[in-house]
This record gives sequence, C-alpha cells and structure tokens, in this order.
Amino acid sequence: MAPRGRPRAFDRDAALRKAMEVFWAKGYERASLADLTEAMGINAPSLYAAFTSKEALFQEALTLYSATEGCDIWEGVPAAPTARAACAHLLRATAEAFAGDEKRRGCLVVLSAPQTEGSSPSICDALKHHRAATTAVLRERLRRAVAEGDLPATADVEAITAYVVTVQHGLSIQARDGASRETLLAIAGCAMAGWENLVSVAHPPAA
Amino acid sequence: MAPRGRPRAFDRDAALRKAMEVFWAKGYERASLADLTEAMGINAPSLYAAFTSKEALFQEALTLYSATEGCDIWEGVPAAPTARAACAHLLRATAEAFAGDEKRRGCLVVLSAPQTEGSSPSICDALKHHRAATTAVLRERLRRAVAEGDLPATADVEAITAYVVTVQHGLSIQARDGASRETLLAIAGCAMAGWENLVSVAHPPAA
DNA sequence: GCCTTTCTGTATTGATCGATACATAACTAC
DNA sequence: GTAGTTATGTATCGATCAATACAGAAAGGC
Repeated sequence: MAPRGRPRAFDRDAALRKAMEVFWAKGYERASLADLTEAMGINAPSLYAAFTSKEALFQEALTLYSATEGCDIWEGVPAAPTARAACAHLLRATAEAFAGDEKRRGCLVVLSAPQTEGSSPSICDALKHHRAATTAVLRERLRRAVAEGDLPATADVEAITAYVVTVQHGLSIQARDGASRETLLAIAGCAMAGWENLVSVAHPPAA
Repeated sequence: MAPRGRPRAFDRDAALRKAMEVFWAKGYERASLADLTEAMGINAPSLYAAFTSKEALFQEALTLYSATEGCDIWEGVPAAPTARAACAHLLRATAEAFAGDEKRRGCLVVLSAPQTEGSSPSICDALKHHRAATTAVLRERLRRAVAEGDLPATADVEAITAYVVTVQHGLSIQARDGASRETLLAIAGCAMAGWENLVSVAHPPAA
C-alpha cells in the first residue's frame, strides 16, 4: 500500500509543529510564507502540496495546538471534582502554561488574530468558534455543578463562566507583556479569592 | 503669523481622529495606507507631509486615544474615594466603553499589536509602555489606600493590581467576541464580588 | 508683477506578500 | 526497460505593501 509517486522528503507532522510555533509566536497575519518555509525547512511548493494554503495550514496548526498545548488545561475542567476545583485548575494551569519560554507566551487562540475587521473571516471565525467551544466546556461543568448541588441553584453560571474565561484571556496579555510565573499565579489566585461570594450571589452587581 | 506656503486643505485633527478609528478597528499592521488615506480623505503624500510616517501617525493616534477614549476610565481611578471604588469604576467604565458600536469594541492599546515577535518594535514598546503606565496608575491608587488605612497593610497591592488589569484586558477580548453590555458588566461585577477576601489575604494562594 | 514656500494629485518606486509554472527527480506499476 | 504519478527546487507571477518623485497649484513676501 505504498504511495504511488515520489515520496515526501520531509516529516509532515514535524513541519506542521514548526508552523504552529511560528503562528504562535507571530500570529496568523504576521507569519509570512518566508517565515513558515524557513522554520519548516521546506520550499513553498512543498508547503502548498502538503497543506493546500496558508489558511489551511493555520487551521491544521490550530487543531494541533488544541490537541496538544491546550489539552491539559481543558481536559481538567470536566474532570475536576468540584466547580471550584475546575476553575482553579483552569486558571492555574493557564498561568503555568504561559510561564514557559519567550516565544510561546500567551494563547495562540487568543492572540493570533484579535482584529475582527479586515482579517481573513474564516481565520477569525475559527478562532472565535474555538474560544466559544472552550467557554462551553467550562459552562457545562458549572451547570453540572448546579445540577449536582455543588453550586447553589441561584448561582449565575453564565456570568461566572464569562468571568473566568475573561481572566484566562487576560492572562495571555499579561504573559505577552512579560509577567513572571509568580505574577501569573498570583493573578489566578486573586481571581479565585472571591469564589464563595461569587457563587452565592444570584446576579453579581456591577460594583 | 500666517504660515508661508500653500495652506493645508484638510483638518489635521479630524484626519488624525479618522486614522485613530482605523487603527482601532484594524490594528496597526492591518491598517494599510490605502485604508488610512481613504478614511482620512487625503492622498498619501499629504499624509506623509503632515504625519511623517505610518508609525508616527500611529503614535499620534495612540496619544489621541489615551487623551480622549481612555480618559474617563483612568481619570476616575486616582479620583475614586476608596480602593474598592477605584477598581469597581475602572472595570465598570471599561465594560461600558467596550459596549459601544461594532468598530470600537475593545481597547486599542490591548488589541493593536498583540504579537511581540516580528512587529515593529517601537509600536510594540509604545503599547507595552502605555499598558505599564495605566497599570501604574492603579497600583499607586492602591498603595495610597494602604497608606491611608483604606486597605490593610497586609494587602498584596502588586497582585491585586495585576489581577484587576488582567480582567480589564480580558474584557477587550470578550468585547471583540461580541459580548453584550450586560455580559461585560456582569464580568466586572464578578471580578469585584470577592473584594473583601481579595484585600484581606496577604498572598492569595494559587487556588 | 516675480520668487519662495508649502501643499496637492498622479504616477511610480522597490520590497514583500501569498501563491504557481515549469522542468526535473524519485518513486510504483507493469 | 517504459509509463504514470507525485515531490522537489528554481524562478517567477500579479497584488499589495509603505513610501516618494515630480509637476502643478495656492498661498505670502517683495
């Protein structure tokens, strides 16, 4: 069952991983074909033959990212024993992940294409969809917590979900600005400091 | 004291404001000269004669932004009667500001150039410096609160500052993802729900 | 009037963008 | 072997990028 023509001379998975790292460090738009081909160690025609287009390459890189980098963070959310543990894990794991090396600070999904206007709509939509999907994971976990009696029935699941996700997104900016591991973890700690009040208020007032 | 040569045929301030709006909606890199000149109603040579370069134009737009758009939000921080009021105002005013029209959702300072790698270093540094400056405003207000006895001496001012700023930055992402005014305000409310615990803990644990 | 100065519109610069045409190389099938 | 298929490297495509050269227009100074 060997393929018919001339065999590919490079490791497709390894090249995809390199591409992901370039997108992670530079974002979708700023990652040029020259950047990508250099990092991947191949020429443009090979890239297009294997990945169709820059956009399709990014989509694959995004899938790889969520399957590898975001995996630990988000798998722990439904698996956590309580709603509180789920949120604490999410924020702490995010802080730990963003404390890595220089090139990988912050989340690819959050930082790759922040501008709605003018960007490739499919890229923007894919990232937006991805953010919505991860948000849904947390929301479902919190809903389950309410159903199980872990959280009071009056807890505002939508608001708490949005709040925790907002802190997580904000951590990407902090990480890109060079915040230390300690700072990132302190932020996560602060965000959880008011948990008891947070879940016991039906509709948290705007102040 | 009339200027010597042919008078400028456009309103420089009005053109700068238009440029700011383009940068706000598209970010620095994605805002092309064609976009800018069209919005400003002038040709490229006029733009360069009046603003030197795209980069210098952005710097001026950034100054205008902080002098107008960010003004209400940040002026209220030192002016607030208490640390709690300062933070609550900051987050609520941010939520209100980001609930505006489609093109202006989120903060220009946060969203214009999220990628450190490869971007124009001076643009990136300017935005980073601006974020640091606004962070410093909040930090100073909290320090004053400790000095005045408004906050306990054991309060972790650095961590609280970083936390509140992180929520504020995260609101930009939420706003760009289309969060409603109610959602943005609910997030601000959630962020403040744990205030009493937040300020009474010396070093908030990571969970 | 004429000269200098500054701005305006047209047209264009070299660089870089993402994406390919083409000829050649390397493999399977027969 | 030959035919068919796919990948590779070089060289390049048209489009777009930020930035200008240039000539004409509109003002003040004299």
